[in-house]
Amino acid sequence: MVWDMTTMKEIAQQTGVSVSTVSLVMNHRDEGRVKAEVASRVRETARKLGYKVNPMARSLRTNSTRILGFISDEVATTPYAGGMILGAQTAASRFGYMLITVSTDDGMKEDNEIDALKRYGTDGFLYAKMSNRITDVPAKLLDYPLVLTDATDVNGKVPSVEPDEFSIAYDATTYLIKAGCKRIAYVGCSEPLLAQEGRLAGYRAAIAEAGMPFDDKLVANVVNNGPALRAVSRLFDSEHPDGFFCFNDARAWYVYECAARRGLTVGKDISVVGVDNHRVFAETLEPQLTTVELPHFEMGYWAATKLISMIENRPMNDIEWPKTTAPLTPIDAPIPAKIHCTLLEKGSVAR
Amino acid sequence: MVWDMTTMKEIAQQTGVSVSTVSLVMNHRDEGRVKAEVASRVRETARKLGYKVNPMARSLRTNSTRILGFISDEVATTPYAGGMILGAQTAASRFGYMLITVSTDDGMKEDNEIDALKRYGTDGFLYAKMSNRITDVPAKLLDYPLVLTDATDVNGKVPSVEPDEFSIAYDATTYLIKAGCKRIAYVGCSEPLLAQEGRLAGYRAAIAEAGMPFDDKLVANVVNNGPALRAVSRLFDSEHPDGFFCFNDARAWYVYECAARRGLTVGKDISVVGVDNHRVFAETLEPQLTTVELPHFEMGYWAATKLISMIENRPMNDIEWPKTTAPLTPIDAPIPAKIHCTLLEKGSVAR
DNA sequence: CTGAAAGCGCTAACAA
DNA sequence: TTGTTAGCGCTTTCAG
Repeated sequence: MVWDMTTMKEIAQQTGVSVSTVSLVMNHRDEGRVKAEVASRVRETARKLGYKVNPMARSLRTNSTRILGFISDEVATTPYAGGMILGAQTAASRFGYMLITVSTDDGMKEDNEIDALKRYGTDGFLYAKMSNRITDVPAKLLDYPLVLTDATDVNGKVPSVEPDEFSIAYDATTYLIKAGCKRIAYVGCSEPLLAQEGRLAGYRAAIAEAGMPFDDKLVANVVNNGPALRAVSRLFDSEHPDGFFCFNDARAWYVYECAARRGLTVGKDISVVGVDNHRVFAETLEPQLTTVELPHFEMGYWAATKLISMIENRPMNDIEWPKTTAPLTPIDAPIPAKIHCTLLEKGSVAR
Repeated sequence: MVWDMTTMKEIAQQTGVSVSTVSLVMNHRDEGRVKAEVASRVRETARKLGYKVNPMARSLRTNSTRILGFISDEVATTPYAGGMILGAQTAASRFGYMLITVSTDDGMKEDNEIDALKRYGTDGFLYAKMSNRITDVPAKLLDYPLVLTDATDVNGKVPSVEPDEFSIAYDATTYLIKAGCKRIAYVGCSEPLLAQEGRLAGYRAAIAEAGMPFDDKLVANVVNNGPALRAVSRLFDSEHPDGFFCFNDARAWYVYECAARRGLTVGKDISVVGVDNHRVFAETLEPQLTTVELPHFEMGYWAATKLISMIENRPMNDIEWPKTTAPLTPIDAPIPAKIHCTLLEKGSVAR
């Protein structure tokens, strides 16, 4: 600590009271225990001296540091982590907490990092994945307050915050229908992600609700690279869709590539709604692509808020929803849907 | 703290020595002060009991927490922060430090966050930008050990770690030349970024070294969206380049789009080397695009290492370079160049 | 070589 | 209503 902080002792001396009195006042536990006049004198000197509590010293007594541990994989390999971290940090900061972020992508051994975090007195953990997966939570975490973020506990015990995948696709598809599309393709992901299930269901529901037939020839679940591009090419040539729901940026790119090769213009000849962070498209395109943004910020925010409510053992009722992060770029209005984010309270955890 | 850690007291009791002796041993300050036999007995019980020092308690005495503060903007809006955070965390963890990450993009007031970090006893700061800019460092940071990451101090006083932009473009261009390209375009950025200067210089140097004339009609500095796309279109039609150096993913996308519209295939009819994280292209394309990856991980790693060396006041000589994060996807070999990263030691800082 | 004692800044039980 | 005391886990003189 380079900077010298003023201590309670100093306040006590300046005010002519004891340290315990100062402690009571600074912790707002003075109601009916310290004379109001004394209390306000204490507060005044504290203000004058710019007193800030020393969390380290406090934690030595209270076993509570107001530090949250944020554990995630892939922070370096996906662009999503940032939003989640920012959301979590925003909530943390709002309640006077700090976030220690550790990621386990590299050589970092997860258990070691967890141990280190525990040594630093972390009050609870956020365990994040970069896309919703059934997750086997590390045992080392289970005896702490814990919230999963964009992940689902394999045992359904640990509370989690997840995106509402169904609504994402439902809203996007409805948007395409309202735009007048008649043959709407679903360009999805053939890996077994939770998002894939939910979104395909949302797509089907929207189609059905509009009285349109479901045609599985319009569904192309692909992985990547050449095979994906060829699958989307076939979709273009045999089905001639006029609307595309795309699982993410990468899938949307196949559609763009195929359209360009056929002299079709997105936003004129075909319509595309893509899910995701739309970073590349936001920078490259005229606003032709309608995007549903995944609520990473919100998930982080809510997960942290939930975690704090567990740590402090108090309800979250009065906590308002944060304003959503603004889209990077103006988007072809109207935006397909409000961004949903489901907060699942599946149970609580041993303390 | 939920978990009960074993304390020095317990070790002392079990071993039948005093706490001070244990402290001496656990801190490797026992040389010539504690009998070797006793020391090893202490170490043995410590091992048996799984002793880990309590950093909070220690910091109360030592004023050193082994916590590093990582401050950056835009963690949520760029995909780069993750790599830098991971690099910094990897280095930190290697030396027994922890990273507290705060980002200042949202409503977070930077000075408040810095104060909070200081209260938590942060030993020093990493101040990061998401692309190298001349940076006016917050005054609140100047009395602490401090390293800039992907940023340059406006006063040239604060040490910084930056990417070697010149070499990036030099290597990429040389790669295109060796591949047989005769008319190599530079698709750059018209915003005044440090990267732009350095890379254009690297491009020119490579061109010159190959005895090729520099033709500024081959240089297209663009911003984004429609105007950018049209500028690249003009470049295609009037200059017919056969090789492209692209400032980043977004610029590379314009080249792809234009190529597709003209029936040209990247990797066959034209060659492209793009700088950046190539996340989208890695997932979407066959390996046609050669990529120079920006050393975000390395910058984070080195900046943290440098910072620790400042905090502990010891040289960095014996510290080896980390293995670079693996590319997401196999890349058209040979990779254009090793990734350079310059470590600038511009001076030291008041403690 | 080793241990007793003091104290880092704070909180909490208890006396006064 | 307030102060005294003890102690969180650790480091650091200072005696022995």
